[in-house]
Amino acid sequence: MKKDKQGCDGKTCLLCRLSLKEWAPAVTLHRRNFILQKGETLFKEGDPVEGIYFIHEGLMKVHKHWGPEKELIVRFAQKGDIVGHRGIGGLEQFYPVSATALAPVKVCFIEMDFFQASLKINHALLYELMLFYAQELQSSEKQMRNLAHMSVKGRMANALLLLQQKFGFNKDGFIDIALSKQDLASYIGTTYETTFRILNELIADRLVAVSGKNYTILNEAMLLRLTDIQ
Amino acid sequence: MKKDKQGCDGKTCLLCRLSLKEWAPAVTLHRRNFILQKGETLFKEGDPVEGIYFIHEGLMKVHKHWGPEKELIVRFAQKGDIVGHRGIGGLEQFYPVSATALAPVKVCFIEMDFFQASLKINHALLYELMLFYAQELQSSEKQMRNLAHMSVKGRMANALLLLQQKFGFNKDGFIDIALSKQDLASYIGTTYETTFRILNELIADRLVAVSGKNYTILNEAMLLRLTDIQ
DNA sequence: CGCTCGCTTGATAGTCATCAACCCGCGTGG
DNA sequence: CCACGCGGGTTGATGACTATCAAGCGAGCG
Repeated sequence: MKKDKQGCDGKTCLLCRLSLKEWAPAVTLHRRNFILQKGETLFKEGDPVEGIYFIHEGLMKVHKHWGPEKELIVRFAQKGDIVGHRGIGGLEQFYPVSATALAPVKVCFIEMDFFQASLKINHALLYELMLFYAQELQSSEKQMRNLAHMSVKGRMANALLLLQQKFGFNKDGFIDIALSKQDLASYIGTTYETTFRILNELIADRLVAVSGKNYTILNEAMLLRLTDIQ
Repeated sequence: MKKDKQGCDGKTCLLCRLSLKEWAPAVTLHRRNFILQKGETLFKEGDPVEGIYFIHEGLMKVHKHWGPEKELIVRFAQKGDIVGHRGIGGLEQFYPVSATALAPVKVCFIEMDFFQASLKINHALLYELMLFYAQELQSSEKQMRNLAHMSVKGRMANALLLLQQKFGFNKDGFIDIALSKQDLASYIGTTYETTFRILNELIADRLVAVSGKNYTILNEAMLLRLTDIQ
């Protein structure tokens, strides 16, 4: 994790956008900018909470571990997204998740004390954060139900649709996120091998196409049907 | 759903506790108090959002459906808890979950417009709500991981421990919540029959005891070990 | 040339959902 | 009073799904 000399553009992240004018110099003081390489971790599950991060560039996964080998990717975070907000409010001061870069990342870091102080003062910021939590909670609970009741194939269909919605397309028409099969598996909540097999079925049925770490949806309607009740 | 003449005690619910003094008369105007019988539903998944509810008394389940027969209980709500807050912030104005009374319930209802207006004005209220969301999100994501990676036995052990923590004990030493096996199954995210079998295993191993709809933990340490990584 | 590593495939076993049967107590009607 | 049927609780049998293990394959590299 290196320092980023260039720093924040003042437009991307929530804190900068919603920062009070008179508060801005203080923000500048308390902010630290970092660059992460692919694979580097911003914080790990169980680490003591130090602050909150705003992503300016790149892609991260937010994941929970289960033993040394297994994990569940809870969410992907890209430009403009918040990471580390799960550290707020819990009685324990430990991150309940890890955050790892999937592509080179630029983040700005705000000490938790200062951020909390901002929240106390900046009503608009607090309101936005509350809304953000509300949305996160909705998608999290939807995902819970899917994990409980949906088959792997359904969850994979769902995952691909969500990824397309969140990341859109790159110039080749693929979903604009490069994702290893292992990470896809962790996002779906299954194993590498199962992911592989089910993905092959979807390819055989001409519902999706895959090229390396890139995915594209060929038949959205059929994929959507896979996410229906059996 | 009948009207409740008695109404709110002004101490239990978040809104009353944190209400600004000058705002209190307005709260009284916009509040409606209701009584629900066991089995009655406060709102259903997909209903248009009308407002937010605070529970004064009783017990509710908050659940997501999957087809006509299956559901996942996302959370239990009791005295002092909020229900319907998932309606905030989503772009759609529909409840993403249902809320059903498991025991006779007294709630107070606040129109969403008025509640949102309160949030805009009442900073302490907004902050508490944000913290509440943050905690909900943490437990929700933990539950996600458990659903993805933990066995039914582990999830059942976890569920019983959580219930004990949340509801404490009644005078007979049982966990102070009466829960049908079907509801327990829906909370764990499995079927009725499986719940039954696994529960019997736990009973045979002298880890828990069951009497009708009541449960008690006999060997907390062993139960805790079941929630560990395999 | 041989090695390793990641990708791919096959075989197997464990977990769990599903369906069906059974038991038993209770209410009901003969 | 008894036979009957009904429904909820319980158990058994089966099969689907999926994790796991292990082996094969091929490309890149020392």
